[in-house]
Amino acid sequence: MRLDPLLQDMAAEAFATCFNTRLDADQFPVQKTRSEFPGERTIVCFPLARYSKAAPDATANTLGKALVEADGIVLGYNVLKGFLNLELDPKYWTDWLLGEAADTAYGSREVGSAPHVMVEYSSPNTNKPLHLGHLRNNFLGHSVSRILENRGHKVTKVQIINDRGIHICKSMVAWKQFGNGETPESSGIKGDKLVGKYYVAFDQAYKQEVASLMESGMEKTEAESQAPILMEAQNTLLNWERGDAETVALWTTMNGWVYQGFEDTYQTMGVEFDKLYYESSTYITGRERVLEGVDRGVFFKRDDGSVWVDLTGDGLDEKLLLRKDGTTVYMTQDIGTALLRFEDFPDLDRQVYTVGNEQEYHFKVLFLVLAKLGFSQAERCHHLSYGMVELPDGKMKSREGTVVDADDLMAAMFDIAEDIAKEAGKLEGLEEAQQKEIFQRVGMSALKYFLLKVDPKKNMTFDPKASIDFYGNTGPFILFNYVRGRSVLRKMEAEAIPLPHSGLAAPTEDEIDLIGLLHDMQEVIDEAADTYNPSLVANWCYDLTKAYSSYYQDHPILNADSEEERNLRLVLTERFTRCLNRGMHLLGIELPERM
RNA sequence: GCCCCGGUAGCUCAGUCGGAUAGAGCAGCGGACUUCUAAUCCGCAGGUCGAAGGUUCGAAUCCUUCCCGGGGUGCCA
Repeated sequence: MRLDPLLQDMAAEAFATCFNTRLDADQFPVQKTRSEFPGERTIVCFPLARYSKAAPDATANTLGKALVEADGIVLGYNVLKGFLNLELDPKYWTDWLLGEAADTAYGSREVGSAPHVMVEYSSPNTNKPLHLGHLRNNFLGHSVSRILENRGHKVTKVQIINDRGIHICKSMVAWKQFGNGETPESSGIKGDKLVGKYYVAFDQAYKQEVASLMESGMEKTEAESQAPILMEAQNTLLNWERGDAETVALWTTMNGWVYQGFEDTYQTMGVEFDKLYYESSTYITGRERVLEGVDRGVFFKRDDGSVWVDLTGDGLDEKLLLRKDGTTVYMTQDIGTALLRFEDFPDLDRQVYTVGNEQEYHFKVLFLVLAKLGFSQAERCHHLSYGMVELPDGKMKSREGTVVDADDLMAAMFDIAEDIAKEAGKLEGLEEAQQKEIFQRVGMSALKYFLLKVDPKKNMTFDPKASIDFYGNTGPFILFNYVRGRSVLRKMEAEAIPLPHSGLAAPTEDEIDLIGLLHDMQEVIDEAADTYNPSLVANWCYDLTKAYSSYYQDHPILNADSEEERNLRLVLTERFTRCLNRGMHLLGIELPERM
């Protein structure tokens, strides 16, 4: 039994004996004791006073005495006002270290012991390279996937590729007009960057055409719709929808360039997908299912032919599902995609969508629609909503060239890691490939931790000038202390010292703090799974690391004064590195052995 | 207009299912490397928790109103 429920049970028992009143165990508020008082757990006795019919501090004293006499894990107590601080038997902590914490599976559950969940993330448009906002999305989605998997869920990671529509046609038209057959191979430009370049080229040409049309006397709105290059793009879209061979061929080619470019970026980011869905195929399913829904009376058709869903009974509005010309909207496509996924994976219990918070309304509607179509999974579906990554002076704007490119940023992080490592000079003697691997892990840890430590729902600020730090509350700080711990354990093995299984010294106050943090891991990662919130894991990793760092600084481990102390410190170090490894893995961060 | 989210130290963020004197990092100042990795540690300084009311033994946390910022709001995605 975990500590807090155990103490609650003991308290309920003792309270019944002392005051002749039996309360439920969860009526005893247990919290961590503030560090300035002796003890590890505190029972807040103010709310108990009305049942004990005694003052809070008197109640606390009576209860504390009874808990000590109960001959359990409580050795002593102290009372301040209504706060009953319990001083636990140090043996409780060493037993825990050698018990639950010794299990290498501590903190995880068997995969498949919880239902199958699908997590969608990334899902970028195919007209622009990935930027900082996508990094937050990908890291979040990937981390949540791992957190759910750790919780025992079977997890399928997917993304929807928005490969259809006017945006890719614009790039196609511009490439045909200005590209001279340029390819990623011929130019050495990454595929997504190349297509993005023509998307920009389209926009520039379009603006010029609009301007010259207006100079020759045309109204602005007319010029904007009559510009030849835009009409060409619209024509391309029509050709694509008709299945015109040449258009489809170019579309396939250019989308292929983009995907290859994205794939390279995903590889660097360390994220992956189990299955891809393509909007170009799911929107048709969506239209079919919406029309079926009309037949079943779930949706209704207006006189003009448009199809709607009535959500006024759910406190929302009426929402358009098909335009009057029969074409699909975003919602139609998402309905189709969702239904396809439930068909592809009949055991799927829910879907989690990692999408920015500007689409909260959209997902509220989507889940209601799925419920109306008879999918009971809908009530467990979750929109993993996250805030924007903003620059100090506001949003990233592609027109103003303030977009922070994902590839550039990652490369910059690797460079910084390399500079710092070379200055420290601790990697000399390692092969170049090994060094490079370390630079990448350290740089990536800085970036991932920076983006994941903030509560997903909050907007966050990224200052390109201040850059991302490698000191203080950062990924590299956590890695550094992991490396220090591992270094000790390597030396332990080199000296043929076995990892102790008994004979631990009684832990001191700072050691109990450290054990307490290790003990917290279970609750933290459970809550992170329940709330789809990696920032809880990130902050726990930091708290744990900070405690270890401070401890490491002034406690010799292998050269401890006594064998019992050395045993305890070695076990602590082993548990620290292993638990930290689990936490960081859940964030998608890989730990180096040296740095 | 209505709905959702945020507002905590100069800056970036924790803490928010009510509990003790609100915590970290960065930036500033002062210390600590003959030792298992100093990308570290220790100390100092820094706060009307957006504002005002209310509930409570107790409010950054719950309720009401207001202010500021962001987002959304039937044929963009």
